[in-house]
Amino acid sequence: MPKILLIEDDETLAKNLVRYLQTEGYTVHMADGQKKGLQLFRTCSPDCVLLDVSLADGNGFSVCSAIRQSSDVPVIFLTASADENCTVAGFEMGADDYISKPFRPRELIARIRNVLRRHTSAPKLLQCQNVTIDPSRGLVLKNGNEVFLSALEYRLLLIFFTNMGKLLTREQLADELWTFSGEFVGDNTLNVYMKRLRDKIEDDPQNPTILKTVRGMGYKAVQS
Amino acid sequence: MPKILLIEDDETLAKNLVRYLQTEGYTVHMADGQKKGLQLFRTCSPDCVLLDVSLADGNGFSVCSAIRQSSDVPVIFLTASADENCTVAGFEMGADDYISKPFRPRELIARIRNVLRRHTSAPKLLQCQNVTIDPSRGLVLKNGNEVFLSALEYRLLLIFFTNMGKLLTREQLADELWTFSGEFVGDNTLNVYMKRLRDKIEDDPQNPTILKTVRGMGYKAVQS
DNA sequence: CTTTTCTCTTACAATTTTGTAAGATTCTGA
DNA sequence: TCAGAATCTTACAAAATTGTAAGAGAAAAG
Repeated sequence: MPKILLIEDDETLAKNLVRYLQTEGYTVHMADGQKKGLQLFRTCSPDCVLLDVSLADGNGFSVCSAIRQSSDVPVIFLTASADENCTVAGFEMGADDYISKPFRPRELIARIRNVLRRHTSAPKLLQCQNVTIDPSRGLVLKNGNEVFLSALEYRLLLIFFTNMGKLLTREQLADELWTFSGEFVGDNTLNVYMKRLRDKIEDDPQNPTILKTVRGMGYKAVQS
Repeated sequence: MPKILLIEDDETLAKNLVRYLQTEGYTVHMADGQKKGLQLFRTCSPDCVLLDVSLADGNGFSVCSAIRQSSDVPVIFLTASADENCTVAGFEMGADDYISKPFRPRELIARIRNVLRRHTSAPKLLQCQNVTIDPSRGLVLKNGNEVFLSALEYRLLLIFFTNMGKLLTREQLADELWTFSGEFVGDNTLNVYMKRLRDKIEDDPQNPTILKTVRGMGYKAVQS
């Protein structure tokens, strides 16, 4: 149940919106002005803010920039004017979207879902077949069980999983692994690491399904 | 210079847009239909796609979903109709934004900048004082120079940096580091790891400024 | 089929990591 | 001040990682 903070001083519109958003399954908090809005923002920590540009006690831009001081919660501007300058100023203030009144409720919902989807970008997992990297914990899982990789093996796998499907030359891989530390390693070293990695993550290391060799070129990770 | 792919079959509009976008500093590639558009998409690998919903040889939604098969490049729909169903369908197709004709060029630019900003969302770095973790590369830097951490040290630091400022008890830390692998480690082991980590990342390990001890409780990372 | 080239595999020493133990140090409360 | 508790530091062996070399195996070219 995402929480939404609505800051709007048009009472009729506000009430209608609240009702509509609630039927869509959102929890809605409401404020009718700048001061109350910021107060409520701090206490209810919403997942998304709907913000009227023209408030009785000041314009919405200052509210947005105040919010941006402490948070990157998605903000959608609501405005009566289709004035393009508002749009531009809103985006430059760090708004995530902008919708002009009058708008259809369904469009608002779509825009809310859109910014939430982008923002709630799940703690990204990198996945390929039955192997998963959780970069936020520095873990590698195979069929849900932890696989112990050394620092270099982990970095090597990370390169493949962040370049899924792309051909990576030996040179590129070696550069990424060793040039930062200024070391020079032998020509065969990468082969050995590929073997070690395959031994740890492939079901049948002799017939790798994840880390494929591209003869004469390099390697690539394939989804299936 | 971001590259933009414009897929639009209204020749007049297209030409105007191209000129305008170029004056704004963008490199623009243009296609007047579905087939050409997808072809060009593959060859020019744009940073953003502007996509007319109604094309002569099919609607824009199928183009968008074809693009989404292989890429998460931002897509902005252009449409003549202010029909809300289009908006909704577009977002559900994975569009990033939506703009109705007629629109002001400046608004389009603002929306392009907006999606590019979101999309080019810098590979998130975790930072504390002069120490940085780059999770997307599995690297730790101190004053911009690589610090070589073992797998466990890296994971330990990651826990602190993703829980900046929060107190973490010994138990929490040990759980996160060792329970996944089902091992039991001695009471003092965490102390030793804390020392090793401090030796590698603190300027003065005896007087840590990043990884602070909270006596009787645990440890926490502090911003300054 | 043979040769050549590229990749894989194995084995090996040097180094690093890992976990423990034992003692030193610091902090807190009586 | 002193005792007890918590934390830090050092030192140590077992285990794992790291990079190399040498040879085996596979694929492409002649």
